[in-house]
Amino acid sequence: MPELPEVEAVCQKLNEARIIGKRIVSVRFQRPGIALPQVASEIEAAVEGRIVRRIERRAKNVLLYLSGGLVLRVHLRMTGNLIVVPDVRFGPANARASFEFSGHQALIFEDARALGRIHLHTTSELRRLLAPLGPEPLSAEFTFEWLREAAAQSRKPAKLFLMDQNSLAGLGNIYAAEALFHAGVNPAKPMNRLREAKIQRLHRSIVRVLNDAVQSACKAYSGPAQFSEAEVFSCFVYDREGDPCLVCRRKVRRIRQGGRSTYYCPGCQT
DNA sequence: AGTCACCTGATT
DNA sequence: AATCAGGTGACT
Repeated sequence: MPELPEVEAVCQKLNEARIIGKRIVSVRFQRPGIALPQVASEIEAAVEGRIVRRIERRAKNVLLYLSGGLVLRVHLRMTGNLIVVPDVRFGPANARASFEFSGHQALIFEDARALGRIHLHTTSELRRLLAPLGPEPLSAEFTFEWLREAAAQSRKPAKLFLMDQNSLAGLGNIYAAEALFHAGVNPAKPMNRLREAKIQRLHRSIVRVLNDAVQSACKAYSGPAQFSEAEVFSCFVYDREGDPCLVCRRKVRRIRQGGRSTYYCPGCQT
């Protein structure tokens, strides 16, 4: 379930798996199509023998920096995941690509729907590719002042603005809807018609929702679940069509925006 | 701005 | 059988 918080949790999990400094001895794309428009066999050949230097997230991309100035860019799309397994021969059924270290340990890209993508770039290509992305909402760059300026220049409906990776990077359908709910912003409202006070609330809601969700996602991913239900991120509007708003009891509505479902409370979001 | 295509699995 | 799904890119 990969929006920014889940991708962040995957990256943290990989960093805890201590694969930094290891050499990738063998690469296999069980599903070559996930490299398109690149050629899977060429990625296999180019990556073999390289060392994993660094793992980072940018927007919803997982970036694996390798020795020799190359970077694997993994996009999980809807159902992708990256895991480290002790033995590549016992990987999951959904394995779409495997990066094997010495001793059979491996980094596995698993993806039920196979919509995810893995590409290989030079660092300069990567810079060019990521350049259009908006700021990271959990970085110092994302200030109220920045959001006020960006909002003034966009007539997009608020929900579509939040989901546009080139406006702000990392929000998806769930957390965009949740942030709008907590800010009391109607998802259809054009950004440039929001009052300053709403932009202030929206800015704070985005940061709070994402921070909470990162916390939950990291806990959910880490080991046997010894966390309480209360710690798990729970949605106020997403996937709650027809149910009473947890604040005002009016029925949560579902509308369609940009081909996707948007959930919101008509009482709280004006 | 909207629609479709990419895939598979879960749900109605 | 039909519809839905947390994403994105390529169309119109």
